[in-house]
Amino acid sequence: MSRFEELPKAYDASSVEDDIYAAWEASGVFDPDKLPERNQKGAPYCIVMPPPNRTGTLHMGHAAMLAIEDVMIRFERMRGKKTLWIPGTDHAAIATQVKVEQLLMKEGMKDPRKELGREKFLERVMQFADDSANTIRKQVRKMGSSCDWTREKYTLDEERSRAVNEMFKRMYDDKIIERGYRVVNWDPQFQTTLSDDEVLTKETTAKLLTFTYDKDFPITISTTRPETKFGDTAVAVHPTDKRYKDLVGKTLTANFCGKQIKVKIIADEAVDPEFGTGALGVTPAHSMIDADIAVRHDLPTVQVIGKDGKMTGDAGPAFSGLTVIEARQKVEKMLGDAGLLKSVVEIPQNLPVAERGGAPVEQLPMRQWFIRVNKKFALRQDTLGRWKKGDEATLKELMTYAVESGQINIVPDQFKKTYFHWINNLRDWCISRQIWFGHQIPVWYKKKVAESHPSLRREGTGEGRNEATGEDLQTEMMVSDTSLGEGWERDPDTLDTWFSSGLWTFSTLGWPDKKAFDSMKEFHPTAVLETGYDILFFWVARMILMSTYALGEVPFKDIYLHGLVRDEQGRKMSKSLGNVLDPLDLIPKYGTDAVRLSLLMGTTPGQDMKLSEAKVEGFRNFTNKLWNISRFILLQIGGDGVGAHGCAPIEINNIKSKTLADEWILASLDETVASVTQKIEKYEFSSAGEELRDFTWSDLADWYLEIAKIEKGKEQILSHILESILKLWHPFMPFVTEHIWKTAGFENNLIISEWPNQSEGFDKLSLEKLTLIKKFEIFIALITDMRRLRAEQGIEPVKFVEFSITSDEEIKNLINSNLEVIKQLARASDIRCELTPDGWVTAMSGTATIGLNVAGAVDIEKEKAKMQKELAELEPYIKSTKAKLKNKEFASKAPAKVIEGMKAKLEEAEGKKKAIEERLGKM
RNA sequence: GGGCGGCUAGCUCAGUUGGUUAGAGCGUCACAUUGACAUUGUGAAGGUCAGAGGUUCGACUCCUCUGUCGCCCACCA
Repeated sequence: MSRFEELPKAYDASSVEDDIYAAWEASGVFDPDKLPERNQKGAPYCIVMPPPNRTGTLHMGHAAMLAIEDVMIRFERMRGKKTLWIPGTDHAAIATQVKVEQLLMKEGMKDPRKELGREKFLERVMQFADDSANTIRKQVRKMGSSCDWTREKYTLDEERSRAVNEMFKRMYDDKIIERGYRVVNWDPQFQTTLSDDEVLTKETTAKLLTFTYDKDFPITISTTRPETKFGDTAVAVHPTDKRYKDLVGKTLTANFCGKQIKVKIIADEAVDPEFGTGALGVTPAHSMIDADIAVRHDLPTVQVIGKDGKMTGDAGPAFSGLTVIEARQKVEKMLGDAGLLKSVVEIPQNLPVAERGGAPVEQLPMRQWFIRVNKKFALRQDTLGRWKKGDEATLKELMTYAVESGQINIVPDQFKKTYFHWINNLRDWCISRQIWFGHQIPVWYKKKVAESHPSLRREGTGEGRNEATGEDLQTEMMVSDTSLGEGWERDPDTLDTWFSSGLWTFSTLGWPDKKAFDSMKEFHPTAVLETGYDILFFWVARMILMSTYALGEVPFKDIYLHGLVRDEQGRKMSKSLGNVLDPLDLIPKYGTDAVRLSLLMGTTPGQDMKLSEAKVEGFRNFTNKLWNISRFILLQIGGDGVGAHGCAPIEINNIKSKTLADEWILASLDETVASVTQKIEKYEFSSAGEELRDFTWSDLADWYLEIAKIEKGKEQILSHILESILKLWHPFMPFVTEHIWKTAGFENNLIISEWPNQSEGFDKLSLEKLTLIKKFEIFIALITDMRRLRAEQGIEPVKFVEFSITSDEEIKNLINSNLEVIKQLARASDIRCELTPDGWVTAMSGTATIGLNVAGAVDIEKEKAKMQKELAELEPYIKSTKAKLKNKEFASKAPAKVIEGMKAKLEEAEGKKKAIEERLGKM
C-alpha cells in the first residue's frame, strides 16, 4: 500500500497555489543574489516588468504579459542563469488623475481640483494610487510571477524622481530639452497639453464652408473651422497656381465678420491646388501645419481660441467669450447673411480627440517644454558602437540605429517597419503637462530680472506673461531639483508620464546613483522587453531614446510584442460590452496554471488572441491530466516515491533490461527536450507547449503508460520521465508541477531545479524506427493482456477473434511472419492482424483499452468498404507520384532528399495497396 | 491618403529559407467504460489553403492584381 493511493483523483488548484507561492517567495529564489551557487556563476538575465498603471486592477492583457515573462524567467533560472525580474507600477499621471477626478465627481464634487486645492487633491490621488498598487501586487502574485519583490519600483518614488531630474538636467544642458512657444495639442476638458501620441482621431462629418473674408477680398477659401479665421495672417496658394499668380506677395486687409485682419498672400508647396479653391487660409495659432508654413514665411501668430475653449479678445468683441461651436455657427450665419458664403458641403472629417476623456483637442500656441528629436548634440559617451564621445548625433539617429544595426531585435519582425515609419514621422515631443499628478518639472523661475528674452516673444498673443504660471517673460530660469531659495518659484507643470517610463530599464537598476553601478553593469542592457504592441511608440521607442542618449547603449536586446487579448468574437474587452474576462474570476475557478496556458498556447507574437472561458476550461482539463499522469506514475513506483536523481541526466545505459519501448520513450523524451528548449529560446512558446503536450499526452500517457501497466520494473524510467516533464512544464504551469514535485518526494524546489539536458552519447535508433517497434510491443503486450484477462477473470475481450496463440513464442512468430504487413499497418496508426483463418478482422490499435474496445463485432462489409475507400485514395496518389518521379526535369532539379523521401513513401503506399488487395481477396 | 497585418477544417490557430498525400486543439458524429484520469479512451467525418494571373520541374509558401476584415499613421484646409 503506497501513500500515493490517497492522492485525490482531481487536482485542486485553489487549495495549493497560495502556499506554494508563499514558499517560493520565502525561500528567496526570486532574488538573484539568493539563488543557488550555479546561478551565481551563470550569465545575468534581466527583465524589467512593464509597470501596470496604478489606475485600478489588472486585466487579461497584464495576465498575458505576466505569463509570458514568467515563462522566460523560470526557463532561464532553471537553465542556471542569474535571473532578475523587477516588478513595479506606473503612476500613469494623467490617466490616474482623470480617474480620481471622475471618482470625486461621482462623490458629488463639481470641480475637485478647485475644491480641494493642489495638496489635498494630490493626497487623494496618491491614496488611490497606493490602493491600486496593493491590488496589483496581489494579482501579480496570483499569476505566479516569480519576480523579485525586494526590488519593486514605482515610477513616482524618490529614486525614480532623482533619475527623472538628472535626465532632465542633462538634456537641458545638451539643449535637447527646450522651452518653446509652439502650437501644441490642448485638451480643454482637462486643461493640459498632450503629446501627439495621446491624440486620437474620431471619424465625424463636418461642414466645409467656402467663402471670402469680405466682399472685396479677391480670393475664395474653404475651411471646416471658420471660427479660427479671425486668426488668419496669410492666404497660401501653390507656387505654380496661375489663378493667384498676381496676388502673391501682396498684403491685403479684410473685414472678417467685424474684425480687421491683415493677410499676406504667399506661395507654398504644402498647398494642394486641387483641393477646394486651391487657396488656404493660414491660421498659424491653431494648426501645426499652418504653424510650419508661418515659420517658413515669417508670419505673425494671432491666437483667437483660449485655453478654456472659448474665443479670445482677438476674435473681436462680437465673438469674444463664445465657445468654439457657438462662434462657428455665428460665423456661418454672418457670412451667409452677408452673401459671402459660396457653398456649404458636408464632408467626412477626422476630428482630433483626447485619448483620455475624448474631448476634441484644440491646437493652441503655448510656451511648453519639448524634447527636440532632430537637434544635433554632442554625445556624452561612446554610443552604440558607432559614435565616439563628443560626436554629434540626433535622438532620431540614435533611435533608428539601435534597431537598424540589429542591436535590438524585434519579435515579430514586421514591427520593425512600423517602428521606422514612426521614427521618420516623429516630431518634437511636448513633455510638459498642466496636471498635478506626476514629476514636477525641476525648473525654477525668478521674477523681475532685468534681462528680457526676446527669443520667446511672439506677436499677437497677449505676450509678456505666461498665462499658466503668471510668470513674466523677464524671468530667470534655473534647472534644479531643490529649492533655490527666496524669490524662486518652481514650474507648476509636471512631465509626461512616458518621460519617467522611458528611463525604466535603468532607473529601476538605480541609475544615476553611483552605488548602483555594479548592478547596472550586470543587468543592463536587459535581456528582453516583453509588452503589448500597442505601446511600441508610447513606451518602447522612448526607452530606446532615453537609454541610447543617457547610457550610449540599448535598453534591451530583444523586444517581444504580444497581441491584445480579445473576446471570443475578436472584440476588445470592455466594461460597456460586458465581455470582460477577469483573471481574478478565472483563477479560482480553473487555477492559475490553466489561465496561463490559455494565454500562452495558440497565440503568436504580435497577433491578437481570442480568449474564451471554454479555452481556459480545456487547459484546466489538461492540468488535471498531468496530475493524473503523475499520480499514476507514483502509484506504479509505489513506496515512498521517487528518489532524488539530482540534476544529472539519467544514465540510460545503466538501466538494466531496457525494452524497445523504453528506448523509444527515452529517445522521444530526448527529442522533446531539445525541441522545447530551442523553441522557448526562439520565443515560440505556443509551439513549445504543443510539442510538450504531444509528448505528454500522446507518447507518454497513451502509449508508454499503457505498456507500463503490463511490463513491470519501469520505476526508474518512469521516475526519470516524471522528473523531466515536471521540469519542462514548470515554466508554463508552475503551480501544479511544483505541487507534484513535492508530493512525489523530489528534493528541493522545482523552481530552482536544473533544466533537463539532452543526453549525449546515447546510441538512439531513429525515432521512426522506434515508433514502429513500440507499436509491436504494444501489440504483444495487448495480446498478452487479453489472454491474461481471459485466463484469470474469464473476460472475453474480443468476441469474434479466435486466438489460437498459446505461447510467447507463437506471438513472436506471428509478428515475424507478418512483419511487413504490420510495418505498413503500423504506419497507418492502426495495427490489424490476421489472426483467424476466416479472413481479416480487427485485432487492436492504440492503447490497452482498445483490447476491450474491440468487444463489438467488426462488420465485415464495413471493413470491406473501408478498405476499398482506402484503395481508391491510394491509387491516384501512386499514379501521380510515379509520374512525378519519371519527370526528367523534376528528377534533375529536385534535391535528392526529396526524391528519396517520395520514393520511400511511394513504396510504402504500394505495399499498403498490395496488402489491402490481398486482404480483400480473402474476404 | 500612406503603411502594416489577417483571410488555411464548423470554431481558435500552426505551417520554419518553395519540395514527400496540408497539421493541432476545440466542436461534431460513432463506439467504448471494473483499469491513473468521465476534467476519460479509440476512431471517423470535415480543407480546389479568400479569388485571379504570373515565375518554377514543383506554390499555402515567391511576384502582380482584386476582394474582404482589422490595425497604425496622416488636421485636403
